[in-house]
Amino acid sequence: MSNALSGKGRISAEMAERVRRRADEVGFRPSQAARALKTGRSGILGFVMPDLSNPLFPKLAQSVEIAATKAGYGVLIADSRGDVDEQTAAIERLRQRGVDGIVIVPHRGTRPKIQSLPAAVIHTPSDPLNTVSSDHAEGGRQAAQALIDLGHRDILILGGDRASEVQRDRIDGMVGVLGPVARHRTAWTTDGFPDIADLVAAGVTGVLTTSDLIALRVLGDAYQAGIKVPDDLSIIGFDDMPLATAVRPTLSTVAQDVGQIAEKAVTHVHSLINNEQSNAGGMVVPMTLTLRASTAAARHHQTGEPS
Amino acid sequence: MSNALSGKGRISAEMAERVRRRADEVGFRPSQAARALKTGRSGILGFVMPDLSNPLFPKLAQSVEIAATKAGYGVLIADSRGDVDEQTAAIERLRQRGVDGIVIVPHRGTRPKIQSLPAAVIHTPSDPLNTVSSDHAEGGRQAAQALIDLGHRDILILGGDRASEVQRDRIDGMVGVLGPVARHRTAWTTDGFPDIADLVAAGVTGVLTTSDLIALRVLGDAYQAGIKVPDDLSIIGFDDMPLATAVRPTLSTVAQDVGQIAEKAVTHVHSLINNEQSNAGGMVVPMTLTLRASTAAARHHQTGEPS
DNA sequence: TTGAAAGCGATACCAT
DNA sequence: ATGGTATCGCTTTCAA
Repeated sequence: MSNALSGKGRISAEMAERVRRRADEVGFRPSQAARALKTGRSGILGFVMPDLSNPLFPKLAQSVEIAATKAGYGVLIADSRGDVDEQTAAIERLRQRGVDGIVIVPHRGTRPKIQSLPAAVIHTPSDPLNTVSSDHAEGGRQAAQALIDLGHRDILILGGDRASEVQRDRIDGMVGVLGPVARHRTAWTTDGFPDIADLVAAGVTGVLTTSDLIALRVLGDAYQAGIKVPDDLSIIGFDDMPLATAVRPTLSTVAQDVGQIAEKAVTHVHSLINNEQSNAGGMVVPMTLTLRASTAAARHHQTGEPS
Repeated sequence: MSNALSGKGRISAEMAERVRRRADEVGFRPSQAARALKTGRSGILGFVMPDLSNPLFPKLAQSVEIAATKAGYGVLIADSRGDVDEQTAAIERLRQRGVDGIVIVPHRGTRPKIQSLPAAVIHTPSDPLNTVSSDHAEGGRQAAQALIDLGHRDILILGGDRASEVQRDRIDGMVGVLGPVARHRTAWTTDGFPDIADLVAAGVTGVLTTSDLIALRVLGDAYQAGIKVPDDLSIIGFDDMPLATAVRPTLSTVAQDVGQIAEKAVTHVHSLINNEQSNAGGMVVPMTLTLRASTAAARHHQTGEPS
């Protein structure tokens, strides 16, 4: 039988070679469909995410695809377009298509029902369902500590969406560091953008955002108000989106190691599929702060007490 | 005979209903694998693109997924990561996985071998293999005409990659409009970024780029050189990336109708799969110019002759 | 070690 | 209109 050419089974080297050559001659293409039917494995993983057009996800999707390909899987994408019902529907569609497992980035504030499908959840350590994710709180701490080290003592924290657990964790990390040593306030862009000029006039010298897109907006507002970055105001973003190095000044940012996250997620699902021990219960991947031109030492360095 | 519930075949309404109810009871899930084996159709489309992390593609991938889902297909992604060999390999992997057809955005300067697989090529009208795409030259014309209408007569065209046919077509469109009526020069960022301050000093009042990312960079350079946008310099980008509305001033840009492109591409592949007449031989989708805050009337409006 | 044959679960055709 | 059954192409088990 020609399947012995697939490596396993007991077969003579000679026979194997003969079969292999003949297969090449005829241009033999094993049918995935038939294999899937017989083995009950499609060799396909689903990747569910809230919104591919959000600049955060493409790199992750790309990494998942790379990791999956390396592990011998194909990747079926399912974009839930920010809609929770669509997320449920997407998972169901993937199941119907017979995926062997899924990698999912849950819609903010959501606990998707996976129902006995091997799955890896990429979210945030504070989510009990989390399989693997960046240490968002630690990332927030790094960003905050960087501003502290540069002498900033009056800082604006700017989040994009209160409902996002990832963003809340980042901000919790920031607040944890700033709390004892610096004045700080938190605002959410869903409540409207705060007036940067006013804040700077009131003494703010640093802005921590939960996204490069928000940081870019702050940069622009500062520019229009005649505030110099980084001289008068330091800004740090998150996720190292492509725009971070395209904008002037280049943006300091805290990046996720999406490659590692994707790798671990795929490995985990793969283990689940094969009923192996999943050594992975809430793996945490460190984030990396990259200081670029949008941050500098605070102009009026306060060496004294926190206010 | 449960398949008669799938709609076709001759069956009594009563029987159909009975089967349907029983199917629900048992929680019947048709096996895609078995169906695929029998019908020779996987119900899956492949989507091959050069680089998902390029901000241009996510929206397109998203649109393709939406269009495919609507047409009853799943989408298997294959990112060729800017590598031509990887592109070939990716297509081959998709074929092995038994996709019914593919939608492909070819790597710049490449004519991928599809080999008897139903396919839609999304590229540019100047590519003879093109199935559907934006009218990039017309987009370039729109951008150029907008600056002309605003009184600009000395314009810098800034491309990102000479090897990209899409970018060349956009620039050809720009040059076609500017040629007779304005002074203009073309530069490529692969040769290094031109010094915006020098150019403005030399009389340039407008910059046309082939990408929002490049436009963002120009905006930043101008800012650092103390050049006011749009007062001293107008800038227009391409593709309406998320950053376009996040930056200040917001970026004027020429957008693709990715939804329509994806829709047509999927429809075309679907027709090919069913051996229907493909009415689509080089469909062209118009682009849309959106004027935002990065463009304004030229300060020194030259009403005279082109130079 | 090799050959033969039984199924995986749908679909479609053919008798009834 | 309905029930029965051969078949898609591969994997796996069993016999030789």
